[in-house]
Amino acid sequence: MTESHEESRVRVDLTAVVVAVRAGDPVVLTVSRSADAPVALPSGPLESAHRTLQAGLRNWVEIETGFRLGYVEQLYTFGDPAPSKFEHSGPDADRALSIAYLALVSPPGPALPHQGDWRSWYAFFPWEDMRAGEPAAREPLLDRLTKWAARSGVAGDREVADRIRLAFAGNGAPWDEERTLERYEMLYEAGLVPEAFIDRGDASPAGSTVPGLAMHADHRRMLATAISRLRAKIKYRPVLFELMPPAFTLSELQRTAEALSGIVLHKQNFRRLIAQQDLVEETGEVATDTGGRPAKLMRFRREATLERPAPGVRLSATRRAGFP
Amino acid sequence: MTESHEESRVRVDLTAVVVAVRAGDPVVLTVSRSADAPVALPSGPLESAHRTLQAGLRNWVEIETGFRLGYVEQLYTFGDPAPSKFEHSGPDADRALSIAYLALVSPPGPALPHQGDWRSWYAFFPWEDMRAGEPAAREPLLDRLTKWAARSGVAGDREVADRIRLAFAGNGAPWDEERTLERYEMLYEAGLVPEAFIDRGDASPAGSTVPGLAMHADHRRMLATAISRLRAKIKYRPVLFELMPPAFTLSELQRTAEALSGIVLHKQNFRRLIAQQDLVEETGEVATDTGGRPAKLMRFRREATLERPAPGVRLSATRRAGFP
DNA sequence: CCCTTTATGCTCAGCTAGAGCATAAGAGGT
DNA sequence: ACCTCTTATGCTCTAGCTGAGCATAAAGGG
Repeated sequence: MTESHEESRVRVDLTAVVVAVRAGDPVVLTVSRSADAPVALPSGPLESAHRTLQAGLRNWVEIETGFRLGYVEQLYTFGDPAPSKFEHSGPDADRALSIAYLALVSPPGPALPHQGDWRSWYAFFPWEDMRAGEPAAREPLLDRLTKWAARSGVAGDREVADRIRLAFAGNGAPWDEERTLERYEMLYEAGLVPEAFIDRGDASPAGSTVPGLAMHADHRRMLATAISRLRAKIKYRPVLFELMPPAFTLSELQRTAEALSGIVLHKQNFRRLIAQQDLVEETGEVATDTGGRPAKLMRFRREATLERPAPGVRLSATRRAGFP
Repeated sequence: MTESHEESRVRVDLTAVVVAVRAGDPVVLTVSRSADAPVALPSGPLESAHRTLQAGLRNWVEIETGFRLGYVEQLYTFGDPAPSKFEHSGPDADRALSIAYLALVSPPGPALPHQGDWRSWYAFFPWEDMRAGEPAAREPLLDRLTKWAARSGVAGDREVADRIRLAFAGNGAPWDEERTLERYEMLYEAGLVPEAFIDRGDASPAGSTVPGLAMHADHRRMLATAISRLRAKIKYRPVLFELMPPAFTLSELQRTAEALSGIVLHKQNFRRLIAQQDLVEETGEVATDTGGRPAKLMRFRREATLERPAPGVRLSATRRAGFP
């Protein structure tokens, strides 16, 4: 076959979505390359000195933020060149792949990181936080998306409308917190996020986009990918504990689960699930700063991983009135 | 920071795990580059002419096998250089990334593909097929792994032994069909597959490896990744139907699920699940070549995807005697 | 001692999953 | 036509899990 006639060597970027939960808020580590540019995720090019991809990633995060990562997993490789960004300089003259990783760390102390900021991920996706009930952001989104679908008059627009309804819980459909990526991609496609205009080379028409901070390049898409993955994963793997300090109360554990999933959980049932699965054990001490009855402190039983097949933290939401 | 001083441009390979189910066997599309080399998965380098990664992948598969892909999803990006393979030519002088994709196609007609062979994936992973009960391959594997763990005397060998027991269903642990990748990686680490020796540059000591065909480079690892992903995914997304012809019987659907998961399912419960979820509808016709009572032909209701959140095909295994 | 707040225990009904019995409807042999 | 074998299809039963909510315990602050 016609091997290696147009074969290209490409630059590879390693990008990290570093997640922690701090005071009940899911936060992501960001850096600012320049004063008024949108924030970015820590990242850097793969270098020949990097033994493995993960090693390269850890290295860059440490350089850019001074932070040492623990749990790391690969998320996705993004490689489609921004369509017209470099149009003038030949067909994707500067194609680059980005390999995105998800990293989880326990609550960062105030000292670290040396550089970079922790920001609530809901600053970038306000509509993803359903913990206080309907976020103000959601309803308008559904509206604008629906209008877009109607206006664009795509073939199969009935199906597009259905997808929107399903993704954004319109018209009585249940909210599926795992569809974060799908929702972001719909907004992108509909041209409702600034990134869509930037990628097309247009200026962003004022007021046309929806609330939520933009990020550098396709970093917000990566964050959305990370959220989707994490929200799914806590249900079947005990990754939640990577985000906890060594000792914690069940309420803190629940608040962490709620922070990530963006929904409110039924307290008693949550405890029952945790207890049933032997995922934690009492340390013997209690936390007295609860504001009410003191809570027993727990620690993660790492051995649990070796006993049952796939322990995770299934989430049973609390339904709230007026939200069928 | 020290940007781009050692930054390297790398070659990127696109590799496809193309899966179909034919006559109750899960098959994967393979190519043979040379006569006596291990078979490989269709793949080729990313070229600058490729608009997107997926487009490049489709292109290569078509060139190498004449096959046009339908459903495609990204699996994983493998990038760690084989440790000592190129040691003589400097630190990873020829580093290459491979982006692996999973593709699903309906049963291939006899005409296609022009080149390449469909092979049962259990030829590469004999221990993964539990449909006929305990595969002969499994027990010896457990033995040799356990011995390896004891011999290697790793720190925490107790935990290693537990992991092995859990992954390979030793000592009464339940078989988890989704852990295909984990199992392969254990075998690799224990040096029980030829690939481990090849990567180290050693000759493979005769008779030291376990049954199961090897593949080119790290392609068997990619196949294992695909199997794991697919076995997990059929449970929560209706991907099973990507592998079915337009009309099929429920038994055929079940046989496909069994082929992929490698376990036997409870017939009546399987039908109940499918029926409950409205995933299929009758075409009105019947298949008479069943060998018994004719079966109603069904078709996939694509709309089902738009009605419920995440329809999939949960699998309820049939337990067999003597296998607690 | 009362009130507020959070932690923890426990109950109950509906639903789901795992198993297995029973019947239906073809084909092929006698 | 009848019997037998084979696969398809219907239905039942039970244990366990899930979603909800009531009730009690244990602190701190008036």
